[in-house]
Amino acid sequence: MNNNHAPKVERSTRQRAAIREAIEQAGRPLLAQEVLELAGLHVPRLGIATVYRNIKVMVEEGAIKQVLLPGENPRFELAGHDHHHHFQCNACQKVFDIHSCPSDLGNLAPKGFKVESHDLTLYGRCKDC
Amino acid sequence: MNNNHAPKVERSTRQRAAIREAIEQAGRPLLAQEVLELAGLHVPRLGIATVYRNIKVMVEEGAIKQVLLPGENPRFELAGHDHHHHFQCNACQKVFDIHSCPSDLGNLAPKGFKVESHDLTLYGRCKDC
DNA sequence: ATTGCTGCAAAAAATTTGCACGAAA
DNA sequence: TTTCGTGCAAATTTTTTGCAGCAAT
Repeated sequence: MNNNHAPKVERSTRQRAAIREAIEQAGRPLLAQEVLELAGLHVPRLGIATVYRNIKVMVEEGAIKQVLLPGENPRFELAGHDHHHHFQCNACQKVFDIHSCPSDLGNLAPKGFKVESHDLTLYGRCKDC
Repeated sequence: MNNNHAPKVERSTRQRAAIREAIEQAGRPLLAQEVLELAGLHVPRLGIATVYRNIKVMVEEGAIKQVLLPGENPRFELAGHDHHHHFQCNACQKVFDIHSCPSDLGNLAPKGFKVESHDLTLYGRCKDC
């Protein structure tokens, strides 16, 4: 018998390219809404559902990474950066990467708790505000 | 003329008491849904809208504090704890307070960025999992 | 010619709000 | 009795899903 389930091949569409480029060129994590606005400049009638569907595929591929900040909707940035954290400006709300990391976090938790990972967000004024 | 706008007085209702007690007795930050379930044990037909409305009032009074973790719905805990952080268990998803804090975070941000505050979440196994 | 991809609208999930009635003061 | 608080349902907001037609292969 032939179990040749053709491995699903991705097609290259204008919307997919525009969405990828928006995220690539932003240089900072973008909200789905921001991706729509930026990619929409190049693809009239681009729908938010298409943005979400493509973002999901790109996350699964490992091309982009979801950036979750406390109380914020998810943002998305290019993967490939190594372990890092984020800074959110209290004035413009934009989020920037921080490429350093405090080290001694494993011993902050009480006895019996095992720390496996961590997540740090800094807040303040970005260099433009 | 008399500008005596009577300062709005809060009434004490069964639902308000039950909601306050649920949060007081939990000992850890609770989701709105968890507050509903716990307080609902003492107040049949308690509605989720009442939970949200009372939570909002209690936050404005300063009685409780909103706890926001990345990618999670808001939780609520008693105020009065001083600056602290949180630990979320990767197994049971529950959130616990961490009463220690790394110090040297002010200099992690790039030049031109001023750090005013921070938010840290640790992940791992809680002592029961 | 297939069949994945898209736009649009409807569905979900979490939270907020409008309204009429019940209850605290 | 006055008016705040509650329950219920409808509205919002963000994200997901169903579906018919378009387009990439």
